[in-house]
Amino acid sequence: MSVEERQLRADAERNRRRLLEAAQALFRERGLDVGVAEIAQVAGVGRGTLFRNFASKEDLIAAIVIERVQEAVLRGETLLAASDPAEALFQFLGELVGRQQLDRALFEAVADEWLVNDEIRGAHARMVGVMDELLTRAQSGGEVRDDIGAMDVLMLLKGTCEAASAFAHVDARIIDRQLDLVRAALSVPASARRLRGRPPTLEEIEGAAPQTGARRTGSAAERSQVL
Amino acid sequence: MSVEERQLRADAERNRRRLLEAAQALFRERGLDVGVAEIAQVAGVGRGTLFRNFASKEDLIAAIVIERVQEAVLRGETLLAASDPAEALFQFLGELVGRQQLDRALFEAVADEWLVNDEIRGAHARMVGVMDELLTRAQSGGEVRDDIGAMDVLMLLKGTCEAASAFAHVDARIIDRQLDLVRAALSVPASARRLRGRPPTLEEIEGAAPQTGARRTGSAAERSQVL
DNA sequence: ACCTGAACACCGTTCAAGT
DNA sequence: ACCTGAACACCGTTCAAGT
Repeated sequence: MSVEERQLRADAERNRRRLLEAAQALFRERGLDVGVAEIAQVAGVGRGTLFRNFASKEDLIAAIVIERVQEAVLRGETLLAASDPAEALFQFLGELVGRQQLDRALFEAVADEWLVNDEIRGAHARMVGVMDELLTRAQSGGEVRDDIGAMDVLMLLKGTCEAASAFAHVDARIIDRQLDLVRAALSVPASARRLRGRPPTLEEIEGAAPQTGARRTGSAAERSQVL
Repeated sequence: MSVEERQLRADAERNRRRLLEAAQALFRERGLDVGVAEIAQVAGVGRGTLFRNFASKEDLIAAIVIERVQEAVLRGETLLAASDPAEALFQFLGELVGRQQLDRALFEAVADEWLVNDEIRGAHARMVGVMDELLTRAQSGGEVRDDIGAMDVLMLLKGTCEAASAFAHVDARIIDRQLDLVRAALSVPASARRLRGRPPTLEEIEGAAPQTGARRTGSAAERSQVL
């Protein structure tokens, strides 16, 4: 009886994982506008099962985001043991940009006002906590200016993520350049060094814009921004 | 006859402006999820009239965004005549953040992948063009490092906009601080100066997060972000 | 020419019926 | 307990009828 019960729960748990993985793959491919019907279909369950496991489509998205943020926290904890504290910090920041790129649609959803909950905030707080530890170590090492905090870094990194979204498919080195700029902003004035590469031109941006007329796929790779 | 024709067109034009203004006000108040039905109602026209003037809700949003960006371009052209080129540049950047805050929902919509068209790209290109002129003047003045371009600046500014969205209602000075950080990144290494204020703490962020349980209004002021 | 609102299409969510 | 898909609700968009 209790065995049957556990088996049923195992089934439910399997459905939950299937839904998470189907949603994840579909969101990466085509952005957040894939419908719940398709997610359920790819996961091989009925629509209702999706809503039994996740109260809403937002909740499904939130569950995936929390998994991703938690992975970043673990990575940060590993880097806390690295020998060069400044390198560890900037390694972490670089990887963070990479993670944001991989699941861009998801993180955009969370940045929008319509998706915030306590679990996400908790995961986010842990991530900022690890970043703050990495930052403090780097500041103790003397290479990073001591009048900044983890939130300053986080905000700067936002710009890097935007750069990555806009240009990564034109020239991936633009991300390194932007990370250099962040590093220049964070370094103690005396140690500032010149940036790698050259500034992207407006033509490169416009050229990289999605082609007009063609049916828009809604791919996360096709983005632009006004500001 | 042609007079009648012009009068009818004048009516149509008036409806168009009413729709733009109604949409603008509603979007500022409650974000982009206000329905077209309500916009049409507030504008005092039928739903169909909205779609006669704008091919879609996206087009309506785009039309407002273009007006806003064009205003920024005009402001930039005025600042090109200022006496202190570095001050003019950073004044422009600060105001740009302010504009983004005022119509945050609109610009977020454009940053999302689902709203891009040639007109917006054109307006954006003009804005980057003016920024580039301001930057070049500041670089000639010697205060701004010469290995960066307008796009670098734009990307850094993204982070400032995020900071403003997250913290402006807690402590507006955080925006000045973030602008200082941008200025530090852009200044020639020797002239870098210490930032104003202090880093925001994690507690301030969490405390500023939307209250749980309360019905979310969808207000643009209630935001958080994971990265 | 332009305006209107009923009707349609689409998609997130619910729930009665099934196992 | 859990699963399912038909039915519902909501909102962007269309279009036949009106002026």
